[in-house]
Amino acid sequence: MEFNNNKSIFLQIADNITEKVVNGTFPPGEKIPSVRELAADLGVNPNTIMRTYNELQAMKIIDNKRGIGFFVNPDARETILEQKKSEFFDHVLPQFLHQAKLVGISIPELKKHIDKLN
Amino acid sequence: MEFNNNKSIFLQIADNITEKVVNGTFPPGEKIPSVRELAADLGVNPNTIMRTYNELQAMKIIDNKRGIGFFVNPDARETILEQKKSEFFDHVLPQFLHQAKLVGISIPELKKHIDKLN
Amino acid sequence: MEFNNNKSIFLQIADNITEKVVNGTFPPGEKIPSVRELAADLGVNPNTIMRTYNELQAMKIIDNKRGIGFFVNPDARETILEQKKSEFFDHVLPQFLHQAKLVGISIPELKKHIDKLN
Amino acid sequence: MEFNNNKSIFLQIADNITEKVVNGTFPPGEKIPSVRELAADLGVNPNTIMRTYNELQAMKIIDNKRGIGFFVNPDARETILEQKKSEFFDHVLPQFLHQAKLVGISIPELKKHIDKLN
DNA sequence: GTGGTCTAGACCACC
DNA sequence: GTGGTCTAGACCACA
Repeated sequence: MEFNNNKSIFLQIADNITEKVVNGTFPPGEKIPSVRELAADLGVNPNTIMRTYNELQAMKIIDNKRGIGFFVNPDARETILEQKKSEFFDHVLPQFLHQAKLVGISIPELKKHIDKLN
Repeated sequence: MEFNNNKSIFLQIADNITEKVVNGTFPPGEKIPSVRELAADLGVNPNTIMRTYNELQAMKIIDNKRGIGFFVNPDARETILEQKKSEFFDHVLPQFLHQAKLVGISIPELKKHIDKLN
Repeated sequence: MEFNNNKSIFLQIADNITEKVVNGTFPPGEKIPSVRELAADLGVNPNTIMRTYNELQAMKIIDNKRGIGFFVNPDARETILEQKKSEFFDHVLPQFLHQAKLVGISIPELKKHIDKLN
Repeated sequence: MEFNNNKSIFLQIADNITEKVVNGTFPPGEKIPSVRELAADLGVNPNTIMRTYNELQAMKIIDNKRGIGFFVNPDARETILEQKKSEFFDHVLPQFLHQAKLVGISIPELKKHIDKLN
């Protein structure tokens, strides 16, 4: 895994895990790698992984079983998609239209470009 | 003006100014507020405004007349639009479609939402 | 039995057993489940049960007959009640009233709530 | 400030701050000590304070102004009291009554003890 | 073995 | 000056 300098490592790892949850690499209920294991795997300090896992736990994407490890929350996939959906409609879409307008692209033009890219 | 904690203040102010240039609030050739004035206005440290102005100057959006102030570059509007346009098509649009897809929104649905917001 | 993540599992199991002793589910002198049996029952590591039993033994709530198993101490009920009583009056009650006060609940209100829950 | 070994330091510091918010030592909108400052004050590592502040920010008790510091959220007091109230009714009170019952204290007796301590 | 906390020290962007 | 992130390394309780 390669890291981008614009975003903190622990968040990039979190994104990577949520992606794996969404695409089924980490199925609901499954154990995810231990803190130390993943740290060694990614060549990163265990504290950084710990921070990632704390974040994901706060988002109810993973759960902790004491002394055993972290597990994908059964509802993780729904939680993630719902969260992304609301973000899309609340922020991404309006801001996208704002930018299109600023740049002087009309709605019909915009639709054409969308079709072209699909 | 309210600031978003996710982006540095000097960039948010820069965005605000470029937008005013594009929509005509700051016409080409016109003097823009002095560093100290704008700082007081926004309740922000003058250094922050200075950084904004330096950034805008590097982008050839404003020019500095020593001892007098900063002025909107005659070609600022074109410069900004060109830059924003290429950014829009190169990054914003593709990434927007990627997100829509991820969230499970079909193209027809997407178009409906776009119409609804206009 | 469901476990709370705020408290160590072996203590939660110990609480569960003392409660069963007090309410008569485990009468004095009776044999309690073997370590392996209870471990399987609760889906927990046998070491964890062992630790629970050690703890209870130290509190003189259960006794070990080597090679046979663990048995409820004849005086277990009294031991537990005495211990819980002093803890209740020394710590639980005062701290409970402190919290109620902090949250802004008056004594009469508090009594009403107590009645309501009974 | 002295630390108790039963609870993590960063949470004890967080409790200390919420207490100061509730009792008015840190009024709404006021700046709280900088990370380094408080760390030096308490003889604790800055990372530990950072963690405390992250926690409090997630609870909407403090806000961050970029490059300036952390400030008490205007609604912090209400947020804290509300949170404590719901915890009291959802967990503390029921569990308190459960313990009283287990120990064999009747409701009238309980009320007497409450009166005595006030 | 697992997570959880803490320290010491470094480096960075931003105000 | 402010917060924010990361590393290296240590120690602990718990399963």
